[in-house]
Amino acid sequence: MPCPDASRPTRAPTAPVPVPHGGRQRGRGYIAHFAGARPAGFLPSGDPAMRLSRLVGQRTKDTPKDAQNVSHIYMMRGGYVRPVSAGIYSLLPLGVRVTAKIEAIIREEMDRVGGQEVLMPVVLPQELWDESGRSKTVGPELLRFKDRNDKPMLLGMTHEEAVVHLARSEVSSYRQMPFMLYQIQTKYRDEARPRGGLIRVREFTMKDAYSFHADAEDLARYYEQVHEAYVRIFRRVGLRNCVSIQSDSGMMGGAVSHEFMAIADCGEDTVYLSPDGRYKANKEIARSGLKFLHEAPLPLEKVHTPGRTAIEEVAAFLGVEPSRTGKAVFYVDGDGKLVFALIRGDLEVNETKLRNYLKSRELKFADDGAIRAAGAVPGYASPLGLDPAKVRVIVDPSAAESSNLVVGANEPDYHYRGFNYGRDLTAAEVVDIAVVRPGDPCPVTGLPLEMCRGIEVGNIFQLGTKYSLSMNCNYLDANGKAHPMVMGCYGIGVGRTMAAVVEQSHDQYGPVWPMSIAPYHVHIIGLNPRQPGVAEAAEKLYQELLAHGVEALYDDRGEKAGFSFNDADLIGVPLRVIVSPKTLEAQKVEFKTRDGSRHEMIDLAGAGEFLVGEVKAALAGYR
RNA sequence: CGGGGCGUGGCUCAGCCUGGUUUAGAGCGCUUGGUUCGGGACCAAGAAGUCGGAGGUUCAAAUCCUCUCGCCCCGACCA
Repeated sequence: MPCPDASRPTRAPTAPVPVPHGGRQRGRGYIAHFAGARPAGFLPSGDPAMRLSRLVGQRTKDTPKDAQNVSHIYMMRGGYVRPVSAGIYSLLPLGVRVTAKIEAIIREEMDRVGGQEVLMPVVLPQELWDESGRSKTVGPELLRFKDRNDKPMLLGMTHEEAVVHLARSEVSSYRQMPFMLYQIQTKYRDEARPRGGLIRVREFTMKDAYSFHADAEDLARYYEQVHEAYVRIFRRVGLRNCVSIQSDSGMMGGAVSHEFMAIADCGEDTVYLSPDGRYKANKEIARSGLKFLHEAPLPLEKVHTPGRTAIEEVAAFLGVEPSRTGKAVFYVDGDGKLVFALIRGDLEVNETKLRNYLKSRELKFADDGAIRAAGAVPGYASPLGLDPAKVRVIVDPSAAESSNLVVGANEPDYHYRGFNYGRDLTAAEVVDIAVVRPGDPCPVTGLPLEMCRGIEVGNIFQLGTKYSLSMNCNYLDANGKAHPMVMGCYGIGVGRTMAAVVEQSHDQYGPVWPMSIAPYHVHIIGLNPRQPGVAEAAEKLYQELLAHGVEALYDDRGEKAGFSFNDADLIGVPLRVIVSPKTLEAQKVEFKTRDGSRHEMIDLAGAGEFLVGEVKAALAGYR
């Protein structure tokens, strides 16, 4: 078809056939481009593809200064997202297409394990959170406000209360159990510090699911099914390196929980992995299989250590390794009570472990005044001679099971040699509170643990009856007796998942999308479209792909080759076709994969069919 | 919340230390015309900024001072 206006070859040469609204996919419909006059008040839709000349969302050559990590840089530069405020982003058309595909995969897998999609409000009355008690326990990350009638409201950061509100009024019989409800909804958390681009934001889209069971056994069974669904989801969205690890269930309550971690350097979490994959744990709860030195106990002996307070100084002064000493660390818990922690000198206290053991929300280093008040001497504090009424003593196994340690003497400038737990101190709680170090032996396999960083893209919890008890969410059993429903909850961060995929799949030019969530399947570039035949051939291929349901992005701008190629790299569509005078001369088009694995000339005549086949084959790999 | 950094056209930045040759610049992007045309071309002409905001010092403030707001990074917190 001839170009209608030869002086403006970069305009799309043909108008699409307007298609009325209808047949919209669940969730979101796309509005197609316009390349010509359209009837007033009429938005054509139904075209799954796009001409690049019409696409809103400019690529940029410069890296925005606020972008630090790879995913953030490419999502900004590629025209996927734009910042609005700290930790708050708009999604541009490309970003919407990617997240919509991630959501579609999540829906399929949630439906597959019997989930029923619902949609709960973002704005919730505070009274619901008063019922569960969380309006008191959750801090300022919960955004609260009042409506015009002065009624306290809040923005949902998670929806346990809302879903329980739903469940307790809709379901009352054991015959209706179990069931699972899920939604894909905006969440708001007023983070103290949003960071990492799309990794930690204040407003985000999350799939959150809640299952309800008659008993814990049923929950445990179902939990395994959801775990499998999660493994499928993260494989299907194209995360190559995503592990499920044991995690700290923290303040969510409940016993069993897993986090799904996309391994990436910019991740906020530290993960320990056994090389054979048999042990995987978050740093917050990771254990090590360290062996401790047992010897014949030596007598307790006071030694002069003038001015030596730090472990390194004491050890050097006495000519022993730091691992032959005991380190004293004082904390103050949330109730202001003093806690004394004793750990082997070369190890650190894991405050999350300690906090969990103490069931204390807060834990701070004690200042010298508080230490003295308990009868201890800062710098020379000792497990010996502490007043049990004033301080709670926690001993890590590394200190409890090691023989003949050097510890403080509770007297300025003096330490003890030959401290042995069980002989010199008995009345203490022995609990693992140690930070694991990379290379420490795995508690399961004994192999050296590897440490890496992970992005938490999903988590699953066996919640139990925490919310059903407090919010009175019961069912009647066969005998007409009421029981609290036993709950599980399951989250996935959609935007985080998109960012994590980019972190794991990119090169120096831009993202390399997996076919399953790529914004488009095929990127067609018409080079020198003013030359005879090029625009026509590219347009024909474009229409042919559309007719076969392939989502094609058509670069019809007639930009210089390098410019177009760089844009294509930055967008990251997995398959690329180049139509140019050169290729047409040989009745060919050029085919290239974004990952660089393939690059070949294919016949123009069969190009459409070829590409349809390639897309189908690639998609099949993500089913 | 503690520490650090940064706010100058849509984007990246220079100018600030040492106030006045600055009617506030450059590159990218954008508009118009022309030449180019396979890895971010070139020429010419243009549009676009109350220099984050308020107050102060001064004959004179993007520049110095005070306050304030916003954004980014490290930490704390959170998941």
